[in-house]
Parts: sequence; C-alpha cells; structure tokens
Amino acid sequence: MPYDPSAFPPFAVTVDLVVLTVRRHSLCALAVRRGEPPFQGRWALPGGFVRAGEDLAQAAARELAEETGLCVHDPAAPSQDNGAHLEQLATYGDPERDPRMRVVSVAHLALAPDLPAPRAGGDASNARWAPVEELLEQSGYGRPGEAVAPLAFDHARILADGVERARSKIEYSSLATAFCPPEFTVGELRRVYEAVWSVALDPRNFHRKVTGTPGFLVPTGGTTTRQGGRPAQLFRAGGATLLNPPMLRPEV
Amino acid sequence: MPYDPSAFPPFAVTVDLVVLTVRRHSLCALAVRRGEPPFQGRWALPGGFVRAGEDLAQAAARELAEETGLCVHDPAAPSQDNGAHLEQLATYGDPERDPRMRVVSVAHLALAPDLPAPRAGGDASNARWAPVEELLEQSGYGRPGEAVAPLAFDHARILADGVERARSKIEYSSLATAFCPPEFTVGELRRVYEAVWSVALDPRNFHRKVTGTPGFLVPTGGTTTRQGGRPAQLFRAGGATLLNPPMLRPEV
DNA sequence: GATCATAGTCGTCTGCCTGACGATAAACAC
DNA sequence: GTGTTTATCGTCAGGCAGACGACTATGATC
Repeated sequence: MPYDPSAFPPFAVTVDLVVLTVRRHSLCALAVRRGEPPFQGRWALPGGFVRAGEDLAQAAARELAEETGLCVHDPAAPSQDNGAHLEQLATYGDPERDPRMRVVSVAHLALAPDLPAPRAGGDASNARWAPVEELLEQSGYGRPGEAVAPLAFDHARILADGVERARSKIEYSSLATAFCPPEFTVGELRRVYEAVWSVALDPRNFHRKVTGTPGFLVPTGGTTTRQGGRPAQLFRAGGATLLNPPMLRPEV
Repeated sequence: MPYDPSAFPPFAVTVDLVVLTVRRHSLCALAVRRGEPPFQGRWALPGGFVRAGEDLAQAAARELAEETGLCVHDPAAPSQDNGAHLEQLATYGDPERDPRMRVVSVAHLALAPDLPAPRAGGDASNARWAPVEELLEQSGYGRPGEAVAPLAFDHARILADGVERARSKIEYSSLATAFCPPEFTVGELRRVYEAVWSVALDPRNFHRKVTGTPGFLVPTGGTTTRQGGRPAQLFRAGGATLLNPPMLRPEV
C-alpha cells in the first residue's frame, strides 16, 4: 500500500523497568505503588513515557535514574562504579493492555547490586523492593500464597519474562557480577546464583568453576571476613562477558 | 508526574521482519525493494504499520503472510504444516531512524523452510531471497565485497541482530528444524547448521548428537535418497524444544 | 585457652560428553 | 565391477561437572 501519513494509528510508547537485585538471599524487584487510576493503589513496575527526542535506551536509563539513582554502567567508562546493567527485554503491545489508550511498552531489564531503600519518584506514592515470587503470586506466574493484589497492567507477565531472562543469562554470561558490589568474594557471587536460581550450589565446585574460567574474576589482593568464617579473597569482575563453557543450572 | 493525555508525543509503530531460510547451503533473508522515498529503490526488510486493534504478534504474522504466504506455526495446532517459527526480536526506536516521523519498529524474527520465489507485496516493487552476508556487506556488519547498496533505514542492524539470534538459538533449542521441511534427514539438518553457522561439522559426531538427544528427532520410518548416496532415514521434529546439553558451535 | 561453628580453598575420583577419526553400508554413475 | 557419495556405527582420549573428603582460618562460646 502506498505511504499515507494518515494511514497509521497513533500510539503512546512507554518504557517499563524490571529492576532486579538480591537482598537477604532472595531475588527482589523494584515495585512502585500507583497513585492514580487505573489500578490506583496497586503495585506496578516503574516506567514512563518516552519523550519526543529520546532514544528507547535513553528513556530507560532516565527512568532508572529517577527511580533508583542508579547510573547505567557504560562499557566505555568502566571507572564509574555502582553502575547497573541495563538491556532491552521485550515489547508489549496488546491493544487492551492499558484501558486509557493504545500503549506500547518497551520493557527493559536492569540488574543492580543491593541498594538502600528506593526513593519513590514520579507518580508513585511509594516504592519498595519485593521478592519476585511474592510479586508473581496471584498472577499465575508463581505459587499461590499470601493474598497480595497482582501487579497492575500486564506487569506480572513482564516481570516473569525479565526474571526468566536474568535466570538464563547468568548461565552463559558474567552478568551475575552486576548483582555484586565492585569487590566481592566467591561466596557472595555464589549466593547471587543461589538466590536467582533458588537452588543450593556446591561451594567447592562453584569455586573451582568461577576461578578457573579465564577473565571472569580478577583478584584484587584484599580479603574480607564480612561473611564470618575464614577470610575470603576479594575479586572484581574481569573483562570476559561470555562464559564458555557456561555455568550449569542444576535440574529442579 | 500526573497523568495528562497531552503529555506524551505520538509515535508510529511498525513491525519489521527478519525472515530467514536456508537456500543452496547459505543463510538467506527476505528483502523487498522500496518503491518510494525515502530510500527509494533500495532493499529493505519487509514490514508495515501495526493496525489499531492489532497485537504486535498479529501484525507480524499478517505481514509475514502478506509477503511470503507463510502461516505461523501455532503450537496449539501442530498439524498445520509449512508453518514458520515467529518470535519477537527487539525494538528499534532511535528518533532519527525514519526521516519522515518518529517511528518505533518492533522487529520480529521468522524462520522458514526453503520456499519458492517470494511474492512482492504491499509497497515493494520487488522481493528476493538474498544471502545475509551479501545484505550485510557495505553496512559495517559484514566483510566488504561487492558494491551493493546497504539496506534502508537501520535494517542492516536489525538483520544482523536477527541473524545473531538465530545463530545462538539453534545452539540450545531445536529451532533448526524450522528451516527444514516437515520430513528431513540428519544430513539435511546438519547442512542447516553448517549454513547458519558457516562452519563444517563432522557428520558422524553430528549424527550421534542429534539422534542421541531425547525428543529432538522422531523417525518416520521412511527413507530418502534425494541427497544421493546411501538412503537416509527420515525424521520429524520431536516435542523437545530445548537441547540439553546444547549443540556446540565450533570456535571460528 | 580449648572447643565449636562457620566459611573458604584445594584435591580426588568417576561418569558423561565431545572431538578426532577408522570402518562399514547402501545407493548411483560409468 | 569400480569409484564416488552419503549415511551410520564404533573406538578412543581429553575435558569438564557432580559428589565429596580434607584442610585452613576466622569468630563465638565455654
């Protein structure tokens, strides 16, 4: 069909964020409470409209900074610490997903080290880190449990997709280090895997695997005893981004 | 910020398709020649506007049918043959990507068995299957070679992302069978892997791997000699979608 | 200070999978 | 029949992962 500027319907385009972190041995996501209809009072993923001159990645980084204060880790400037990993997740465009109008949401996935309490921003009257299994209960994506209202819109689906992406991506990439502070121990990294996968890993085999993968971990020379027990070596994330062979996720 | 219907800029939303197939031992993508500005006369990926009441996946399936006649393989109705695999790839929303207006494109990846010559549809004055390396030359995503005009818009980038997705996904899933006709031999499946990865695989180890993976291949009982040589067993794709352990892509 | 609990680190062993490659089988071309 | 092509089965060595023993170094408790 020939080009006709009036032939296409207008859409609103938003970015929604699945921000994951590991707190107290469990995988948590950032949720904001909606301060207005629709879904007023319900929990939702942070997000907002893409602005006129703005790229999708820019919009996601801006929203992330507004909600958490996190700066996106720029591979060109690795000196910047506390930078989070941010990547595009998927796009959700069901015509019925927002009752107000036709909204297409480009969801992004952010991985961050454990942070202090989030600050609520924008139209959210509250914000919190919630265990993902708790957020996904009552939504068909988790085990039934406490009577918690499901996430607004299709955000449970988006969160489930983001969690699944994170779970599979730490298998074959060094992304698990994005959940850790700049310096961390092998045990802390192992607890990240255990929290994200909800499994127990053998500390000895895990240690052999991560220290034996070239470029994954770089020793800093320091040690720490913050976990109790024998002091552990401190590491930084090495340059390698792909793990080959991958870390194997145990069968359930 | 409070909700204000006038606070967001309007976008056009399109779907673009990376349709891949294997022809004559090389990975090919569907390209359409643009019949109008911008980029008039240049090759581009097929695609079009998402309609008002249409889901993104519906729009992609509709465009695919318009351009190729392919029906999307519905897992709920596996009896339908010649069904292609279709999945969302990524979304591209650079403000400058379309000089006419602000367009966000939700790219999809389709994998199809070898097809007869494509039919040009919509505003395309021509359509063809072109080897991906040829389409990616001159675009910074392939080796320099013949003087071929690069793809329109950011379609070279989209194609490169789609090809990379296909290359990595056949490692750990049974998706390579989507490139094959309903019944195929181990050798034909091997040539799919060889074409997509541009490598040579050992026929004996490949045979051991695919026949030894439960649920990957189901023998139909028939044999064929369409490749010459000793008759080969015919298989259908089994129910397994994930390959565990994965097929290993040889180092370059 | 001895003992215990906790966590980290190094080794060993076994089984599975892969890559390399030899050998055989069944068709077709001449 | 001989040669060529493709399919299929087998063998062997190396690498890696899971299971698990052993030892080390700290803090807590008695």
